[in-house]
Amino acid sequence: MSENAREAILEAARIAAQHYGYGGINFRSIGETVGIKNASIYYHFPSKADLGAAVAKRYWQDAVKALEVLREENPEPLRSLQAYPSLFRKSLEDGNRLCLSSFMAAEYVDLPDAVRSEVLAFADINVAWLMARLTDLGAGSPEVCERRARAIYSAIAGAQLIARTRADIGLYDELVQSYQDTGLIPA
Amino acid sequence: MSENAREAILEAARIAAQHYGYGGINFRSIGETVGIKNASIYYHFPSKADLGAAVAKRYWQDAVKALEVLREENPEPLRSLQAYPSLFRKSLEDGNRLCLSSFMAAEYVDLPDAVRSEVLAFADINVAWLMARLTDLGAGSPEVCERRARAIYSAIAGAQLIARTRADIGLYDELVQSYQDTGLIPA
DNA sequence: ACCTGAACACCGTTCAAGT
DNA sequence: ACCTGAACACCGTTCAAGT
Repeated sequence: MSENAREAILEAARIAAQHYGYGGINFRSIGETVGIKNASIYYHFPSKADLGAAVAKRYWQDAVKALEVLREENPEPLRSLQAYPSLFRKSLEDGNRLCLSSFMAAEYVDLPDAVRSEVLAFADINVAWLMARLTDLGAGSPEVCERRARAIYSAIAGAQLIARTRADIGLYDELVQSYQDTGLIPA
Repeated sequence: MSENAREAILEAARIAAQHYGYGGINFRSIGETVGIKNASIYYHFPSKADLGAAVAKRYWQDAVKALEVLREENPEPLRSLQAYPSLFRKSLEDGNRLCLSSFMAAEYVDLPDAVRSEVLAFADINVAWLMARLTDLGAGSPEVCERRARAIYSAIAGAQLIARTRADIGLYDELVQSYQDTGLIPA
């Protein structure tokens, strides 16, 4: 039961964070969902900051796995790069949600340090993955590939942010298509 | 005095919102800044939603003026498009702040309707301006120019978001440069 | 017309106390 | 080991009351 309560708290916090950001993590409603009192959460997580950091950490660890799968399914570097935006599309499909990291990037100044470093880790692993694919593609020197990887990542994050405000997945697809048409994303 | 109090509230709320988002608008600390009790704010604004909407509305109205100035200073369409990212750079320069609209785009689901429509208005006026410049440049049909305008806007918003999490203006400049190198932003 | 004090239900957090 | 009740200082909001 003890490990289950911890997991249940983490899961409830993840859902809240993905819908409302770090500020949306509410100890009393999490307690209700899990079936314990809000004070009991402090037995499992010493503070909201720790709970938030645990959520963000698991989030980027899951992203690492998803990126590995994406690469295995698309061994061709060009195809894997073309498939990359589909990862961020999923959040929009699933309840018009924002990538947790973009969410927390917006809340950045308010964020406890422990949460902040996990948010940065998410960006890091995405850029590293994109850089590796671009290198496989022979897109240039390590410096060139890293610059390009960062540009793709930030443009995709922006597309997701803007498309969400219109609750319009079609807009996201259009933006990604434009990125490909103009050559930002190799096509 | 009455009009001054309203203005002072609006100004204090703007600063709070630009630093911490809509959620960062705090009636008690605004009251302290202005020199009145928090309950008195309700005499000027019927709710936090109305205050937030007023802040967001003024924000995009100011953006309209800034875009007009940018165009007057850069009558050449290509040059005005190249100068466009400097507007979003200013927020980063000035206290590593995020464009208010991106901030509120992240908080989107939590936002009262009145605030939401002002956030959308900001994106609209930016896209309209970009589209007009692209049209002046002869970048293609209205549809093509609008698509491209949206892509530029979302990519810039993303660059600002990502650069802010590193508190690194150099990263913003690098991202913008990449957008220009790859051809997303005409150069 | 403009402001205040006191109250409301809500938050994260603490802590002594229960089993 | 795990959970609870009660309290704390904080929030937006309301409202009767002041000038």
